[in-house]
Amino acid sequence: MLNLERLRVLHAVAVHGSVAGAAAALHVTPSGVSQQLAKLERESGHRLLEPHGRTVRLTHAGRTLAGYAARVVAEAAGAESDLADLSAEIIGPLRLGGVGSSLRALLPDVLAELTRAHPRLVPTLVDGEAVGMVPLLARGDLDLLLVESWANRPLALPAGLATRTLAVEDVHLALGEGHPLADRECVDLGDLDGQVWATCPAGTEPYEALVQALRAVGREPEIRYTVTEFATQLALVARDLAVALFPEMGQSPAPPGVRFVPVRPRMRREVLAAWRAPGLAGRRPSPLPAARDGGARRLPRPTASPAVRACVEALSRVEWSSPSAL
Amino acid sequence: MLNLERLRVLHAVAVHGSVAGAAAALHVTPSGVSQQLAKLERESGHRLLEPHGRTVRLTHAGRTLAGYAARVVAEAAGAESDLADLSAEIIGPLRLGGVGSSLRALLPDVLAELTRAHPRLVPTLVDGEAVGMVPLLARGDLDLLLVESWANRPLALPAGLATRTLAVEDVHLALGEGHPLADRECVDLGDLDGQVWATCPAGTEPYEALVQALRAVGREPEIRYTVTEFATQLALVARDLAVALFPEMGQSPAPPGVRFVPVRPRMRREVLAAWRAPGLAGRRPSPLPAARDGGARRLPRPTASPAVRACVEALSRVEWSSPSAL
DNA sequence: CTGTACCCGGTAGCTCCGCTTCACGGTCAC
DNA sequence: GTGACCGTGAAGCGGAGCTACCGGGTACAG
Repeated sequence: MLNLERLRVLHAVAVHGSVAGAAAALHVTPSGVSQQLAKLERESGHRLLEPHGRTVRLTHAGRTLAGYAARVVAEAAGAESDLADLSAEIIGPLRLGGVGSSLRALLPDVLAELTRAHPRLVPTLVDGEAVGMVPLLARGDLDLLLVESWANRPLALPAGLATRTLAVEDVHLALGEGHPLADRECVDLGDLDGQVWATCPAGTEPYEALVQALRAVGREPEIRYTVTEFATQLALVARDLAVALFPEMGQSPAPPGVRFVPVRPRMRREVLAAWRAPGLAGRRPSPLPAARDGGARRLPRPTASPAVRACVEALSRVEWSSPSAL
Repeated sequence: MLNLERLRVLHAVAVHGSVAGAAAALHVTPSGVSQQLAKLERESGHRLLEPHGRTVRLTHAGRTLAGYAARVVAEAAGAESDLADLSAEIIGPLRLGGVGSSLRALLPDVLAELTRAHPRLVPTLVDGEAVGMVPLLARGDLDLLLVESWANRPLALPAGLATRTLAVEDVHLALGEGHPLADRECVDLGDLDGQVWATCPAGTEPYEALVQALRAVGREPEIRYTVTEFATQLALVARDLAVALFPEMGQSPAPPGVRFVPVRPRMRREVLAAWRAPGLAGRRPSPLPAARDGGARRLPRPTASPAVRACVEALSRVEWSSPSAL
């Protein structure tokens, strides 16, 4: 394995054109540089320098290696620059997770705005189901998670996570235009016996919320279609193959032939942002300071990263509050 | 300045997810890894790890830095890979120089072929005049140089350079179609008194070759137009503003209205590839071995790089020998 | 041609860095 | 509860890397 420090020495020689110049730049003696280069030659198995007058020049192998060295040094300089700005600037990786339809309605605009304002921010995104994503967030594999929580079945989050409500919206019943209930102003859930339902896969929040809402009025939904994509569900509804529950964020774009009707009792869905709250981490608030904070010269405990805070702020600013939710 | 070795430690922790795993991968004890990370935290000024159960996870600063570390390690691995293949494969930078029209006729095809066959070869190209480029080659700022040498004025190259002839071609006189000599089968240089000449800038090979060729028959050319681009010279010739000497490589594409006529005495031009010949370097073949070869454990003296040899071979294969030169 | 200044490479010696060993507190699983 | 595992810290040792110095060689001025 190559010694990375020695690559820095080689790069200095390539830049300054001489051992003496490199030594001056690195604040060491020429002898030290020469020794490092000799070792680099031995461990790389190639001559890197050849005498040229009273100075040296790089061989082909030396130039090849110096090219890598230049990139390594540039990476190191970039890292230092990022570290210097890390406390103040919005920088570095931001690992986002999303669940369900909240992704499409909220994230693209916010990510566009964030990356425009903070070019050194590197967001990544994974979507999935709440049951799988929440543990990822708690374990530290995600920085920020967008989840949905249905009012009749509030999402349970483990301790140590902070949340903010990004949107509250009504849930409507989607019907085909030819459906007998399509012209109602409002539909009672109790009137929905015998309907065929489409919803998201079993285990997801919309599925469980649908089942619980109907059981609350003494009905058991006949769920015949479970598909992840709202667009597919709407296509089924448009052909009168099923009815479905839709939060407002999922209603556009809708294909022709679909009607959305409020339901009674009123159903609401929230979209939440969740992240680890450093202050409350751990099962119990341990009375002793954590081990890594013991030493006097230790650095302070990390707080929520500026990147997470900035993203939550940007998401909050979107104000996707349903007009009918007022 | 960040310690590059410590970045490798951080990367190992990021990959293996624990101090113990990183320690095993690096073949050191967990304590050693922990100490290196603590130093990295101190010198970076940020917490990089935080406790998480009985293991650790990276903070935002840690992930940011680990991203750089991953790239640094990847560069180092790439460098090692290139070094391992350097003796056998065509790899690394190839700094080409070109003089005059030889560039356009020969290089593009050869470079396309070379980079297709050897994707890890990184050619660069600079063009200029022989008077400036030859010292660059001798000094080691170029690996390979394409130069032209006119038979009546052979190019003088310093010792230590090897050459290969890539093409030999006749030089013709370019005339406008309406020129009185345009219908001749052959033009005697001695008949060209009083002509207005276009050629390359003073000091270049074509300029000096023109002057010497005419002086050899007792004439002094009236050079009124000196422009670098052959296309511009041809445009002047096409409008009967001047006559010019053109090697065959410079004759296409020619604008309408230009005739090319052989000259007497016959003029020839060669295109040469020149590179440093390691065996003959230095002014005199020094009787003692060079200083850098002294040590017994020293590596062998570098020979011409495979990249240079491959490029010379590819250039030789082009076989741009003039049909009329046979 | 000669003297001088400079550059590179090698050697001896010293300093400091980094690793290992050992020990301890905390966490998780049985 | 208890044992296994993880991460961290202190002490000590070995080696890596630096400096100081010297010698060989080159470029440049006179």
